Amino acid sequence: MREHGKAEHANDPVPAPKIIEEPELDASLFRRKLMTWYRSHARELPWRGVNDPYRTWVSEVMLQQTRVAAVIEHYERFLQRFPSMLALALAPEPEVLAAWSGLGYYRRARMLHRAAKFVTSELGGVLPDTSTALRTLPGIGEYTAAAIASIAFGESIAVVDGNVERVLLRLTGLPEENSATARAFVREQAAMLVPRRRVAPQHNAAGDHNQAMMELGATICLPRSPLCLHCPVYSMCKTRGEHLTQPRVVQRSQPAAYLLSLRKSGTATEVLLEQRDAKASLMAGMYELPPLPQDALEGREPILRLRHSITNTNYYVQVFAARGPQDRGLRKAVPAAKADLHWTRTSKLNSVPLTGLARKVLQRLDVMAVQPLQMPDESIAESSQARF
DNA sequence: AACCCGTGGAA
DNA sequence: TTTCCAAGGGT
Repeated sequence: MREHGKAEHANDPVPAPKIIEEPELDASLFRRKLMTWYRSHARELPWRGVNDPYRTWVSEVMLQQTRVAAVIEHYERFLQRFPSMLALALAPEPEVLAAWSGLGYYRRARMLHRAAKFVTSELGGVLPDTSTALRTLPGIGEYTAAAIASIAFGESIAVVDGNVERVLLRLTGLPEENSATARAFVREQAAMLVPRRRVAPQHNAAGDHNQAMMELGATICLPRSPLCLHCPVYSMCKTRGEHLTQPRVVQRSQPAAYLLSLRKSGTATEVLLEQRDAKASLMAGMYELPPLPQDALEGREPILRLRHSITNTNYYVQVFAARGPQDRGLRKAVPAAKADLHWTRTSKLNSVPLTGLARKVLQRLDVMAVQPLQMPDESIAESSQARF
């Protein structure tokens, strides 16, 4: 079970799950209320109403543990770069990672790529159309299989993500609990609510219902301060927005420092990057600015400070510039092996698998242009030449 | 089953 | 400043 909830309840004892003796949810009434609300309140999202299962798949993988706003920033650009299953399958992995840069959980991109290659070579390039078959592909777990099967293919199967779980726990009054039985209960409730079959061939009831459940959790039944007065199923809800939650992991803070070193190569500008170890657990093989030890920083002023969070750690990052050939001090302080350091043309940074932090720093310092989304009519987007 | 994997907006 | 946690999956 994902962790989310209310701090004020974090230390309360979690009572044992009680057997539900109360009358069950009226599934039919619930569905009607939910869908009436959804039809007038659904957000317009780039992956809504698409007919291409490949696109649905990409959106669902991007959305795993990732906010809608973050996905919106990458979805269209990723699909412009890899418009089809085949295009993705034929691409080199670093290109895929480069397009994924900033989204995090880079294993998702690697698995998506691997699955695309498998579907292309073994399944004739056709994505399986059942949740059971989808489930066997790398990067497609229980949630994603059900999401693609219901949304893209109309299969009657319920999704259970963090939103659906929270909605159902509040609706039924079951406390958040990290146990197989609690999870099974939630899955049961979700399955009970999903429409059994298509009303009409064109109308995807299960897919719409699943998206409506998630939409309700994402926009009304919020983790903190739920908007119960706007909830379409308020009258059917046991808790009206309160439910016990599990304690959270404590956050940590840590300083970090990186080197920005630029040089000219003819008319081009190059930036010094370091490739992370291929066996690193975190962002293996990706590129970042060379990290600097804290003791190399005395008496120097950073050209940029920012916060960067990774899992449970807030990094307070400082970036230091090596200005010109005379400043060898900082360069000498880089502990990396020479083999891991690479002078990279700033004009090519968009196809380098940068870590999210490296990308953020390089863009903020105008070393790397923020690539504009190419519009259908536009002949050629402005070149991404850096200003240095 | 418990743990690991990224990120950043919002409060 | 620190905390919270998002359309999870793999091991």
